[in-house]
Amino acid sequence: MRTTNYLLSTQKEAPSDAVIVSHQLMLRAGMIRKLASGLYTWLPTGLRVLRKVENIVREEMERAGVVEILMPVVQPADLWVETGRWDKYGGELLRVKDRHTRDFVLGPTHEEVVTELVRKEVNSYKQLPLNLFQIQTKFRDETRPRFGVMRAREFTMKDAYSFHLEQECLEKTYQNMYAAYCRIFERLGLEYRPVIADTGSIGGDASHEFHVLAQSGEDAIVFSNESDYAANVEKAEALAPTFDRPAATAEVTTIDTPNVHSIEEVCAALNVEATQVVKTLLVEGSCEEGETAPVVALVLRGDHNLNEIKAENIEGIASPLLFATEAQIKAAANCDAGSIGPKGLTIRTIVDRSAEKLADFICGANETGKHLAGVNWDRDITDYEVADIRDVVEGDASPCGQGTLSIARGIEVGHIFQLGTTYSEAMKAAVLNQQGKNQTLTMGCYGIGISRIVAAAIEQSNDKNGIIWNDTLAPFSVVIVPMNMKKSHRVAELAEKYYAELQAAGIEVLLDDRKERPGIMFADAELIGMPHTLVIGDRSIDNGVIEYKDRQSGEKQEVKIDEVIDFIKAKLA
RNA sequence: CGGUGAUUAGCGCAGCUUGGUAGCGCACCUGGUUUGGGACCAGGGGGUCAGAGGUUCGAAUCCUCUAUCACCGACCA
Repeated sequence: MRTTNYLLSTQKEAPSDAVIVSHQLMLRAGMIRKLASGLYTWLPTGLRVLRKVENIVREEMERAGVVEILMPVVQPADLWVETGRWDKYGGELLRVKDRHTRDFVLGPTHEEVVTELVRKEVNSYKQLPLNLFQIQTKFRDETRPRFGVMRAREFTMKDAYSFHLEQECLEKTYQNMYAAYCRIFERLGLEYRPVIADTGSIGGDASHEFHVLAQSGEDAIVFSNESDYAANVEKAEALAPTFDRPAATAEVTTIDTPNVHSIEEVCAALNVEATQVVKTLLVEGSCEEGETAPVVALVLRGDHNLNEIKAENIEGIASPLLFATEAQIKAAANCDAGSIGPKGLTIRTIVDRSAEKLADFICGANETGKHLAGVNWDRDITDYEVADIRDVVEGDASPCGQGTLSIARGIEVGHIFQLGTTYSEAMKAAVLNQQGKNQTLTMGCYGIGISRIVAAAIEQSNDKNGIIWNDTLAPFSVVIVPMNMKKSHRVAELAEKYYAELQAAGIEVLLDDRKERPGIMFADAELIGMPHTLVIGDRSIDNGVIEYKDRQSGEKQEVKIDEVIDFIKAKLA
């Protein structure tokens, strides 16, 4: 490709609303342009990278025995009604009507469509197992699209769905896909971790997420320092402390704490550590439609955070989690939110395992502006349940029983599920088994965020000059930067010669044939992240060499004019 | 969906407090001088100041509403 035929579109400054580095660089390097919130056009440079990711994912899927299909974006509502998701999915599902006012959705995922396909096409256990994938556009009407293509409303995803007669077979395929995902992320050159995940709204039994490690990641993931245990913080169990609760020594006293609301304020006012304070959060309980929701108290140690997923999973608590309104708090505790405590509460009370080990602790008095000290479980509060409802913290014992946990941030780029029969049952997808009887299919599903990977890779590899691509993902492998080729025949001739020879060798090469000053060409090559640059100028031709620059290491070296093509081939090997 | 803030040329911004008919840098076009790290000189094009309404002799500026966008919280590849 010649730059003069290409749409380079680099910019010095990024729009002020781009807050993470990958978003800024994708805009500055001319990879994407925003059309509307969460909707992006892929410019040539971005598309070339996107296709690289796609191709690697496709190759590895095929190697793993998964078969490519392509399903429609627009899906009839009937199928979603059949699985119940027409009602359950909520605002993220974009619903549209056709000219006959029939309901359709823009597919946020394809379980319904693929199950519909398989229940029609597959009739016998002999056709199983079957694993189908597609690489296709998804639409999710996110409440808050952000970070460019990292969380867009329209995005490219690889989704695969497997069908089995038995759970055992599903587990085999699941392991196979797990391994394929590891190969994919290794080939992409990303630093990643598979972690145990919550199954969330898609449902099912077992699940792993694949995270690219990055400071800007939206998820917290935890690892054991002594085993290969790794999990999303949503899912990581906080084990019960192994020690016995100390005996009560203090009497309950009431302390005036005017204008004290948060735990930090309590600690500052009373000069105590957050670990000696208990915080009480009121949330809505679940209820039948039309009934008034009960209120449930969740009690945590002052330095711990509520894990909303764990809370939602407790029987009798509303899912999704809803915090109590001011009026509900007033009714249940007769005070402001800053002064709630478990002593004297008449509502259902669930205490975190760590909070339950405290003695002589401090908590709200259920009277605005007052706290209690010297409070003890069982002596002062008798009716409560104990559960794991907090986020694990750095240094907690690992749930696997080996080592302690540390925490890192990650970008979720892949997610695999064992779905079981959730969808196949709802949609009556069954085959005849060996006994000639109908048997409901068991399913797995496996996603990779293709467009998100592009952003995640940049997030993991950039410097002050721009993106740093590895050879696998780079939009071009080599860029030829001629010095003053409009004036120097020698330079122009050599640049054209290398351009032709590299192309003939099947190497993706960009010839920067613009009438620009060298500084601009260098800056653009670095911004776009070209891994290999050949600088051709009269000065070095006189010495029988041209200059080569490596983006990753920043090193320059001189290469003899006749050896350039072999040199580049060796670099790319 | 809640909270906060923004919207002036393709991008980054100033002007608004104190109303007088729009400006700077980058980018773009023309000519010239330059050419090994984002050049310089001269000239030029481009904005119904997000939209609608109001106040006023006069509104980018003051008031009201609407829209869009972003950021902070709950959902997901």
